[in-house]
Amino acid sequence: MGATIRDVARDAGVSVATVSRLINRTGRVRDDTARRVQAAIDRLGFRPNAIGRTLSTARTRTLGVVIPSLSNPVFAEAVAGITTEAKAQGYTLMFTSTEYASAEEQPLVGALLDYQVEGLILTVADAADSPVLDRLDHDAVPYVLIYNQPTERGRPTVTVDNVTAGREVAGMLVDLGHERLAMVSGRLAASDRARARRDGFVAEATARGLPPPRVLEVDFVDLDADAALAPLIADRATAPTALFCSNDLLAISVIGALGRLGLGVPGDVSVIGFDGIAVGAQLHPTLATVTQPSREMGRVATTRLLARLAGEEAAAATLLPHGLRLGESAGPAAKPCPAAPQTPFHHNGRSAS
Amino acid sequence: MGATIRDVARDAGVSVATVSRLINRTGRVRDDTARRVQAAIDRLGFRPNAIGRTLSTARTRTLGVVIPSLSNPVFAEAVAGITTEAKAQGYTLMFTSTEYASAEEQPLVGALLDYQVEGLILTVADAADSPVLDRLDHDAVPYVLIYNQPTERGRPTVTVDNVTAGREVAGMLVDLGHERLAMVSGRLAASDRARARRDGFVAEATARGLPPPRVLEVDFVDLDADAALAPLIADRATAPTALFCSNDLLAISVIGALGRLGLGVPGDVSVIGFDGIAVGAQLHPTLATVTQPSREMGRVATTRLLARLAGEEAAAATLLPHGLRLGESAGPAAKPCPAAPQTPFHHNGRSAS
DNA sequence: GTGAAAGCGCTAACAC
DNA sequence: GTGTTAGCGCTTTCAC
Repeated sequence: MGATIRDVARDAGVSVATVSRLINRTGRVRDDTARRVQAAIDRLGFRPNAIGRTLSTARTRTLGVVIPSLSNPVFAEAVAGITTEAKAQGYTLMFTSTEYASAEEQPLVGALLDYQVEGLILTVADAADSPVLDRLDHDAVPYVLIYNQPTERGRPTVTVDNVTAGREVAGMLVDLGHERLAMVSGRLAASDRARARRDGFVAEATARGLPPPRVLEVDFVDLDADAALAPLIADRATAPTALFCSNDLLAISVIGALGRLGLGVPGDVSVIGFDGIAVGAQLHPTLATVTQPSREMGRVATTRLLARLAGEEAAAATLLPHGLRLGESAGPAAKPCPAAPQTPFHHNGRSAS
Repeated sequence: MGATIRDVARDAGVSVATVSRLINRTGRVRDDTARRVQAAIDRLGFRPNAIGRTLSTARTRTLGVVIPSLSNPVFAEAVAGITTEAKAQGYTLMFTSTEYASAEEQPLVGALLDYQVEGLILTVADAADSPVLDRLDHDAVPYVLIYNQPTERGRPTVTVDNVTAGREVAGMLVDLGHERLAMVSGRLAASDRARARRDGFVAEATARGLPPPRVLEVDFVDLDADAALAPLIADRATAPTALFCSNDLLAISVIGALGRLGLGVPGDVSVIGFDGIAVGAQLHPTLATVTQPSREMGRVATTRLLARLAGEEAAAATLLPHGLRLGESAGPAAKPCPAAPQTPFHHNGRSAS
């Protein structure tokens, strides 16, 4: 299809080395030679073949990205941030997704490595117990995680403080007068961050003197929310009055299911999600949620990875600030204290971690 | 980092040709030789370098993807479909986005071509007038568009029938008793599909005897919907009773703005979007919209591109069926005929195109 | 069935 | 300043 560096050299009557020097600005080229070469380049529409270049430089200037799914806006937004930053730094992305099948992580990463990506940005099921990360560590392949929990082994990750955020959610709900809390989560085995959110949530609830909240684990992909929730709320007298969902997409499904099951939100039950996807603010009731700076997380992860490639050392975990967005889907508990309306609740959600 | 084919050959005491034959299943290798080579491969953890392979085969098995933005779920969903299908066919994706800057299309595509992607899937601002597509055509680079309008030059695209869909929206609103229609669209110059939707909408409205609907063009990125809409609805007596928005994200913004401006949806004004992003069904009121099979569009585009790479010819445009989802955000016109409530409206939206 | 060697497009010594 | 040449990791004739 395209012309090669040899074609250009021939056309300009110089050697390939001169052409190479010109296009890479490595080494001096006389002015009139440069003009002749440039003319040949333009005439032939020559663009250097990045593959050929890679083979001799051993540098691809590509990054690999592996996330669970682009259908979840929280990941799409992070990838948007990665894209922006990578582009700005002259890197190109190779992208793929596991569709929440953690067994896919290994082969997909392998495929990207075959293409010699210089580093990877990924979200895995469980950063602390991950064959694919073991292999990356072993092979000294640079990578940065996003969303994943910090690990004892100090794996590099860019995320928010999920435990503290979970605690804040529980605290907020207790402050609103709720006494029967529960959590609805995707498969905990497939999400270290969901576990962290639960841990914080349960810890704070019990610290506030409540019994340990029930945790309902559901299959996030192809979820029948109605069927999953029915048992939880069967007995209205003991049903939770507040539900913490491990992510916004799940929270939205839950609110829909509750409606179909005859429960109003937040009238009968408060619901709060996690992620802060943009659309949550447009729902009615607006979705109460813990916000993560997803786009920024993608940007920062890219910056960190590139710094790493440049030889810089960096801390294991970069914790970005989360926020608590008190949407209409979470409100005061109705039953317990009808005579004591809460004062307007203010919480900026800035954790101190 | 990794072992090369030469390392394997040396370790197994054979030539690189034999190793190559084994890993590619091209040519026969004696059983015991194969075992020895396989053992060496396993011992060294050898994985063929795709870059080296590319250089000699002139095939990368990579596809390039360029879309406006991953922040818009309609594109994220399409890319999810592309990812799935490409993966299934053994192709890897190189991804980038323009963030709605059409001037970026050319350089970004150029960067992907430098990496020798075998073909491209993209959404451009205007398929009929596109420097980047001119160049791809000229260089005979295989590509398939998604979302873009079919062109006279027969550029390959996978989309829905935007004109017919636009007509159906107008027809539906007229059937609901609306007489003052308007459209709110992103920059028409930056979206051939928005123009098509408008054309159908305006044509049908006038065909039904209405004056040509006003078309309000807004800046989709960083939009101040309140300010943009205020003039349109300043005079309640002449303000439109139904608003067709060129995409769902815009429709959601518009509904929010209308609320802040004191207009209820659909009580005071009906709003209908375009795209069918998943979250629309969760809004309150649920979003009336024209649905596109985005994920499927991504899948089909990938299939078509791969067929093209395999040498198959194909029709220029693949039109996938759209649907009309009559959400709560669009309802009967309140004012004109208070005495003639519409019968429940049924419309399956399957166009006959 | 196996090996030797050329070559894919480029960069980087190394000469001149 | 410029040219020659040896690779980078792989596939693929062509011999044997």
